[in-house]
Amino acid sequence: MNKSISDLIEEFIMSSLDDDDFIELSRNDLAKFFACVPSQINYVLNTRFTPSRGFVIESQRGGSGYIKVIKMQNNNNNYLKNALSLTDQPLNNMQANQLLDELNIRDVLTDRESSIIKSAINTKALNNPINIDNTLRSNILKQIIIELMKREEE
Amino acid sequence: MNKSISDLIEEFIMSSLDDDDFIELSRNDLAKFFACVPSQINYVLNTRFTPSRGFVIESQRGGSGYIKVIKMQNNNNNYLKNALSLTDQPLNNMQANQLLDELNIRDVLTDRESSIIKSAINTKALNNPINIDNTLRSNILKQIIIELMKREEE
DNA sequence: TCTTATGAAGGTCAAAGATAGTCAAACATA
DNA sequence: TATGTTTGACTATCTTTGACCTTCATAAGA
Repeated sequence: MNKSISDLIEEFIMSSLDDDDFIELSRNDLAKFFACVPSQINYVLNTRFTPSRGFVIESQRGGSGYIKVIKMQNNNNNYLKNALSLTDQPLNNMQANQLLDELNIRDVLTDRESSIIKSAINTKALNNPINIDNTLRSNILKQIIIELMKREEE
Repeated sequence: MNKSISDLIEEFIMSSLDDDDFIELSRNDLAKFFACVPSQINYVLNTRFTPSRGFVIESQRGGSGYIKVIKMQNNNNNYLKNALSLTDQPLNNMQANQLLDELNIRDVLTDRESSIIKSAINTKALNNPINIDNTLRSNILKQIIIELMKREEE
């Protein structure tokens, strides 16, 4: 598969996070390193290092500014709670998939379960007027998560 | 017999799949190779590489986009085949639940999986104008069943 | 010491570019 | 004529780029 620059930047940041819970980076330096414009770094952060994937971004502007990418440390049963709160907002397909990947990685969902749910909330399945699409996706996810929480209680 | 361009494209993709379970291709490149318009690739995929023939298509648009043609691993399961054909019609909540119970009884779905899917296609989740509701439910179910057929049985 | 100016970050947003998807009309063939 | 194929205009989605905006540390000046 042909990787885009954004994919490469994502991989770079991801692997920097292998050993640590956070990294600090300089937007300009990273952009220089990948020979792209600085705002592309923001694009990658906004599309790939999202709350639904378990990341938080902190940053500071001005002299000695920085960007900090932080991996959230949830203890196990908070993953569902966190996911539930994310369904209060409309989620696009990518965000929803990220959320499900995260639940899978955290062993809240099996591979099969996360794939099943991804199929259910895919753009292809929810073939509706665009403006209600993302809301519908969140609705469906919310019901699923509530069901999962119910089952965990037992 | 005189082969059409579509037949040739079909053969090309088919033989690429001889050794692998999936291939990734670029619509534009393939169209250039066969000197046809890009949308003819879609025509071939839609008419020849369908779920009922044992294939799934995944794709991504935009920069470094792709089309992935995947051979299903589990498309001979009669319960899944039957379920798939039922999704050609709109299904109300009760009909869908029956279908899922049946798949559960036949060990195609675990308890948890069938509960998850029931939550996803519940009236509460699909909070839409009633007339499109049942169609939406079938659509979602169809995508899920295709996903199940795609995957190796566990 | 306090205030202000300056330069060095990072942020936002919309346009342009790169793919793929849809659909219906035109065409071809059985 | 009915069915399957080819074409292209229009649409949708994801990525890349750049102009313009905001914030902050610190050096310069009062």
